[in-house]
Amino acid sequence: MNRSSSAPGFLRVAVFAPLRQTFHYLPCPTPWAWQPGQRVRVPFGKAQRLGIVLGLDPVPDRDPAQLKAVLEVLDPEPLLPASLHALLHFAAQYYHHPVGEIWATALPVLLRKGLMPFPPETCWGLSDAGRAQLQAGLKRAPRQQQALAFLAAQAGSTPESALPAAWGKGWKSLRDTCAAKGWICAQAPESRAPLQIPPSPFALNPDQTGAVAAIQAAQGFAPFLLDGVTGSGKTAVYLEVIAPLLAQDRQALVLVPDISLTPQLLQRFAARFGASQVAALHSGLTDIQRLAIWSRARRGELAVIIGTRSALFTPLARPGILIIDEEHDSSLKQQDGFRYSARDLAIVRARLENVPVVLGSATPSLESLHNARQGRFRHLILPRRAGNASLPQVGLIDLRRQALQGGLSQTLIKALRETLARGEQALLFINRRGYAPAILCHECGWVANCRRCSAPMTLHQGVRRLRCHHCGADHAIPAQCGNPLCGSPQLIPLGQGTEQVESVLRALPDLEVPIQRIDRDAVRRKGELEAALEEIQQGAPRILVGTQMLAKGHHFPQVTLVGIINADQGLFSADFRGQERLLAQVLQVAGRAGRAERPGQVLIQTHHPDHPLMQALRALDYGAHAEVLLTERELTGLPPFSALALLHAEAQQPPQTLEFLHDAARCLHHPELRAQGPLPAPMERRAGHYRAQLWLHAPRRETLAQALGPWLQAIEKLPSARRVRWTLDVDPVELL
DNA sequence: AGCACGCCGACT
DNA sequence: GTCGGCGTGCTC
Repeated sequence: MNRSSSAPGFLRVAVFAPLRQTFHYLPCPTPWAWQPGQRVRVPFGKAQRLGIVLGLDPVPDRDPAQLKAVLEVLDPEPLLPASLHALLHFAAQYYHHPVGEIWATALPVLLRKGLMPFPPETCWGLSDAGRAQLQAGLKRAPRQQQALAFLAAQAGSTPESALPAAWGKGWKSLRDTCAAKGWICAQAPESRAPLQIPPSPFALNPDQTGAVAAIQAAQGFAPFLLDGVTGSGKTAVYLEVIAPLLAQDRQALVLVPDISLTPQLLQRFAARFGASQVAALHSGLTDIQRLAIWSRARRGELAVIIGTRSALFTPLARPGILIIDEEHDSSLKQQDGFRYSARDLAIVRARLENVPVVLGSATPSLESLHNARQGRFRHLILPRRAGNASLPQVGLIDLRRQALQGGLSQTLIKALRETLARGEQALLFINRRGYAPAILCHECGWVANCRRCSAPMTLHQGVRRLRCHHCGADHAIPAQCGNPLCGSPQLIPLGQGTEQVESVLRALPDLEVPIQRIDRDAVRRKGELEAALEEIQQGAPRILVGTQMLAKGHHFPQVTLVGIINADQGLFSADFRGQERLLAQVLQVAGRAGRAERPGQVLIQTHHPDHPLMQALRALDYGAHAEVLLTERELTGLPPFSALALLHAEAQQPPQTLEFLHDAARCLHHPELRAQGPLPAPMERRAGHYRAQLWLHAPRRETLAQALGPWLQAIEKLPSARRVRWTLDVDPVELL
């Protein structure tokens, strides 16, 4: 049907630009059956941009004579299924972010930038003969050798449009030669045959079996909170829930917070379902590889897709289930640009796809616990560790009036020695990298602060530098106090970081085991973390000193002692989520202890052993303290008992942010919305910019989402808005 | 976000 | 007399 000649309407396009509006274009020059979800190249101001056709409107919002025409249509069909159109539409409304940018972030980079025509196009892969030939080597034909090696490295089907760049001139004849010899084959976009999955090789315990049965019984959309202590075997539950779906040719999408734990998870899925059925979208992939996985998922050729936050937008031909592992983790919330929560959007997507969604965690977010209590989520509990592993013993070390050695108490050092003497491994957790979080003048108390941030600089002893962890500033260590009236040369480190703990341990007599530091400084390059983890798996006695990095999801069977060096940070945090975060973090680290046969021990150093949170940690009781925190939130009217959004502003001068936020507060007229502030941001100055924010409270998330729209329109017109950089964060998790 | 236009200071 | 500062406005 030639729809352009009969002028059925005007194309509504979401241009890839940070603008909260759509634009109309004439549907020339191609006669086309226009469908929402196709990419188009359009004239935009002086330049050209890509955008997405959102729909066809009979009447444009301005004089049709002023409209420009679409320059090019890039795709023969919509890129995403209708469910994802609806999801992105919802996200635009809920987060009040420009639709064009939302689409841009949802698409693989190569499609976002228009560097790749959209599949279905021919994809090439190695045949068995090609693999054999590559093994044997092609000494007389180096180009063919290189060509085969490239496809092998791409692992999977490589779109033909990637070949010119990879193979260079004459790629066509190279392709035809290799194809003629049967070394490479064009992979037909066919659906895979339903898989026959062997029964589970591991016996599940009754808790796990119950959880699997509950999830499998779900018909269509059903949200579950899988609340299982560390080591309770949540992954095994995921595997068994997915297995029968694959036999029905359906697909599973698994989101994890951090790339560092994808390899381990990928291995387990690949071992269960076959490597060719499972793909992980991790940071080590090239853009071409990502696009290949995306296309294969879209065509239904992959059974399981594992990925981080952005993988939520992977199209699935036949979705069967969505799984969000470590659902409490804040990295599921994007912290810049389009600030979405992959966990919250996953629930929306599951509803749109009409499939079950499982949120798994040992330390569920208060939001999810609340949803479970309200009956919105089905609460599945795994209270015991799987296999023979038992939960670790937890002890609190009262630091008050104790002599400390670089932050370590004698009790902890003694336990460390005993652990190593038994031939076991120990893990010390301290969530600060560097040697010390500040340096201080011993004479007058002056602290070396960052010039551009309201924060002290961190001492890095190894490289002998002072660094700001907020803006990246890097200076030599001053020789003397910066106070002009003092100038004393006596500058002393204040507090502890991983580097200091490492050096204190090295200085201990008769402690002849390797000490391995794991933080962003120690394992800077790609693969270094994996290499370190590999070595740890070997099992020889050693001490691991590390930050967050060490805590997430890793399995260290030989670690029997976990020491938390300073649990008090966050106890009296200004952030209302401080306690929830501290509780989750310490319990996640504690969960690394004794995951195999040998029992584990956790020692927590604190100056506040009587604090209820410390008592909860000692009892390893997340649930009870989470209830306490929930009650507090209810009394204070904070999320999840209300909805929160944050208007954040940054400018060169403090008055500019305040003027803007005051103006913004004045524009607010909604009866159910309450503005609080302007308040200085937790870090008042960062990278030379002054920062302040306005908090917006509403009784319900729906009210908030709905009221924010007109308010933002008013804000965008404010003259003061132009003098600041402002962002809106709906459901903020980090308060910036 | 880009990219124009536009009106005021220190320079060849 | 111009080069260029960034305030203001627009992008179908």
